[in-house]
Amino acid sequence: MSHPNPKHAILHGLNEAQRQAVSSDAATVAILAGPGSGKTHTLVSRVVWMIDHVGYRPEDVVVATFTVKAAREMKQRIGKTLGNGRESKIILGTFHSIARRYLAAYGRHVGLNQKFGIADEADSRAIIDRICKKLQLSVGDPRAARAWISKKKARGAETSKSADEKARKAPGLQDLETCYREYQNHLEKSNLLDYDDLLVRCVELLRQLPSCVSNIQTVLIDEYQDTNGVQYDLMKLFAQRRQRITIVGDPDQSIYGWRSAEIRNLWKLLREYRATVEISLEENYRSSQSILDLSLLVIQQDTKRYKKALKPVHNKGSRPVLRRLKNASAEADWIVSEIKRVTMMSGSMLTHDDVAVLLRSAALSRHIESALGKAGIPYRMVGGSKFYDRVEIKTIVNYLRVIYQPENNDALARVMNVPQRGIGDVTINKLMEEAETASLSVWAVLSKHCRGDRTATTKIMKHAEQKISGGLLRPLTDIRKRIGEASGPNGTPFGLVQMIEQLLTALDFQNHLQKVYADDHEQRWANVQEFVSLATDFARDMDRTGDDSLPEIEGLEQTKDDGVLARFLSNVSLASDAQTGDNNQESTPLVTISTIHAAKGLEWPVVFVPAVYNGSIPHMRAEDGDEERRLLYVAMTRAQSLLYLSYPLFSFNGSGERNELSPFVTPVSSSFLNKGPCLDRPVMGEIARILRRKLPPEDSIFKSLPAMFSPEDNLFPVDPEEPPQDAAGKFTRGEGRPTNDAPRAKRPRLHGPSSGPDNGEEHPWKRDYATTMEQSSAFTVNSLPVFVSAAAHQVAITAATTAAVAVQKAEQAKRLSSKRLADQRSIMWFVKSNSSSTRPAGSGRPTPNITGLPAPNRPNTTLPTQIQASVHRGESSLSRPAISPELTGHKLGAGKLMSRPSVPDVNKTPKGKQYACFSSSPPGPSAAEDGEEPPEPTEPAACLHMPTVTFPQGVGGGFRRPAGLGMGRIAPMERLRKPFKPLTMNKP
DNA sequence: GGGTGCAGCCTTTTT
DNA sequence: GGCTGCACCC
Repeated sequence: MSHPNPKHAILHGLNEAQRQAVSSDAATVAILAGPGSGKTHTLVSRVVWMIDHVGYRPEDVVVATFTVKAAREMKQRIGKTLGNGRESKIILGTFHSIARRYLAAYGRHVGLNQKFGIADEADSRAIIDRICKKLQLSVGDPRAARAWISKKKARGAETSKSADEKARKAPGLQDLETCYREYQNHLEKSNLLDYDDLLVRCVELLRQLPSCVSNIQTVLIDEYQDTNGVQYDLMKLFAQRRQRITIVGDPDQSIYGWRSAEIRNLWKLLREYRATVEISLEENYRSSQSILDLSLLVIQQDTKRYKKALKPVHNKGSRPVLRRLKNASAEADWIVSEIKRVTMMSGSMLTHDDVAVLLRSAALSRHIESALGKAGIPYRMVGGSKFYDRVEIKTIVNYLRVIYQPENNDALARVMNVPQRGIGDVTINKLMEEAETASLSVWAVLSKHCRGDRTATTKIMKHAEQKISGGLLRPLTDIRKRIGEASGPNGTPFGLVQMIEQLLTALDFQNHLQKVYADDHEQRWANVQEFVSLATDFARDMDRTGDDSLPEIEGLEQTKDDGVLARFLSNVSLASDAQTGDNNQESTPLVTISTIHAAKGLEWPVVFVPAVYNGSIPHMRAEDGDEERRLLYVAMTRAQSLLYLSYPLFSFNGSGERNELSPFVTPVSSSFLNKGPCLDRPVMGEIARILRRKLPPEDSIFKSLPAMFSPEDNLFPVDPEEPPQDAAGKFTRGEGRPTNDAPRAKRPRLHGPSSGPDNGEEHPWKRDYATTMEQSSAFTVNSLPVFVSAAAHQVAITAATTAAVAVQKAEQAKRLSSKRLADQRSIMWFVKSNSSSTRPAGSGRPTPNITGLPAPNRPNTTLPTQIQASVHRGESSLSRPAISPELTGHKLGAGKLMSRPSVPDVNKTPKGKQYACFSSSPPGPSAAEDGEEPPEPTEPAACLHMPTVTFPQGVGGGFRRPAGLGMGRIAPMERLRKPFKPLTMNKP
């Protein structure tokens, strides 16, 4: 077997599995990467490997991501490793932006007007809105109609029958289809593509003109679990010439189902590319063991899930917190108090930059923003309301769109009366209708009318007409003229920024803002200026890197002159948010507030997940409960060392309705602390180790603590339902501050012990620093010496406990470890046997022909043999039945959901016994030594040769023992010596 | 008839 | 905080 030379620079510092993933010469590689396993790092390294080692030209490599942020980070990191600015030649971006580039360059080959614009969600909704109103369609909510249309487009080539059936049952189908037709019609007339069209039309292009991607050597897809049908088709088409694909993904982090993401795409890939090598990255370099344990307990509630291991590399750390607060504003105040406590007690080892508050929905940020504001803690909000969504910015963008595309009626309609020109909605709508019946654009109707060429049937008042003519038509025409002139040979190009500035002057925009937004016009004008500076950056970057151009392909002509305006506009439409990169120069540390969706792929030392109540997560309107659970899992696994969940007991609005704890948390609530951990020296020490930072000396921390500072999380009652006085009476011995002493009284945990662990594995939990406040009374500013000794004492206790537990666990692990081989499965197997149950109602029934497979290949509960031949080589698993239900929750000391394993051992002992955990990675050189022949490729790869290295044990690994308990304890130092640097937080 | 201003509604997640 | 519906004014 070939073993890449580990001395190759790019492989340095990778663990074994990562190294395999990076250097595999298989044509298709599927990397299953749990949270914090170095996914991005691996993908980045593989790209660099492909270019530097294999020798592909950067411009022949496609890297697709899902978010702009991910694309940006990827580019940056590849650039850092690759050097020479070569990364800018890679075709790298979101699916949408890559599609746009191809359409801009070659779209005319599929009959696309080269000057197309992009309709964002608001545009689409407005169009659908109007159509529904005009035709009196009964589609209910226009949003729903939009979603329906989007889903229809996103499905891609292989229409699954069940989806079709479901769609057919949708109420008002007739009307929906009419709406769809009309909508598409309208887009075409306005020369607009919506987000889905970008992908759909690009698929069309690559099918009809395969030569435009004939140069592509290899395609890499990040966050593969989020691909939808069209994106899958796109991926295949990009790779159509040489069939080399690398995907990275984690089914557990699939949180875009609502955007038609198809987990089954994983299965599709493995089926269509038989020689695919699966590699699992299981070591988690991010989070403390406690955080991983709990996260796994949450995700494992999904019994249909493909089970993966998550092996902690770090020490146990302090237990995550589940806090109940009275209401949302108390919750926000508590978060602020914890942020203060954590930063203070760490002696500024942790700053505001290290803290994130992750929300199910952006609307939840209100209380938190105001609490942070009150406390004077600076923050940034990611996701939610975007910069480009601000009215004043939208107005300018719409003006630019009209300049670019006069036929864009929707954009024109929105600016026609801004600043006020005496034209109201009614008139505007009439103009739209008139334009449509006359087959003219609104722009044409207006300009003809003003010139006197054609009188509009819509009545336009005289003063309005003047304003339209002089304040709208003329200035925009002027700007357009200047753009035209500049592209002539003699003129210097009319820059984007000049264009915007001329526009602002012509509109007297600042004055307009002052008039309309009396109280906050300054802020709004500042936003406009920010917009100008963004445009400046954009223009400069475009000059510098000549971004976006696709490689020349012989015999194919590209359309080259999509000017700076076109690119800027598409950038605005496709960017989830403005890149406020430049004004972020190492300035004040900021707390991050973000939606969970927007936080994917990122990490922070301290993470708060507020509002974990039923209705928020899972969200009231969510259709897929499993996806909501995965969302919580994603949120939890962002945390490196401190994780806080919380929820308000009473909802704020209205009559104090009671919130229930999220059902995802309820079963495991007893595993949480019920208030913030004591942040004493040992706890802080562990945090420092996980983060690889240096903890300031104790006395310097203490010196910086303000007077009256409370070192405990005791400002809010642990049980908000009991008035503090009561609590004092019940739980304290008459001291002034009740909550401070509550834990000492060994008060029962929040949810009682009933749901607790059911066997002797319980004690490691108890031994945590937890709520035991032995040293709490001493932990004040005046009694520093006591604190020190208490801390030292704690260290001793902890060390002893840890050692004892480690031995015990290692033994346990040894006893159980032989089972793993028996039950592991390749993901291929998993997806096949489970695809029937991916639909909530469908479990148990035979799958209704997924994607039209020939019958013999249909998923079945017995293992189809050819899968084994192609991907997975564990013979032993062939003869075994599917994972028995008892095994799936193979977790000791877990909640009720799990039960003890009861399957007999298998005679095979894993080779890598030194890894006393139930996982196979890194499999090491023993991989191919199990005596089985490598599988014959059922489909010759278009290149190279069969992979010489696979992961016979690993291959996704079937069910795995949960990471948390029973892990063989590698001594902490040993763990820390593990290669690979943890990911660092991405600062947008 | 049409434009403007105010009160009360709902608010998932993203390209 | 944004959008719709409604009442009031030009």
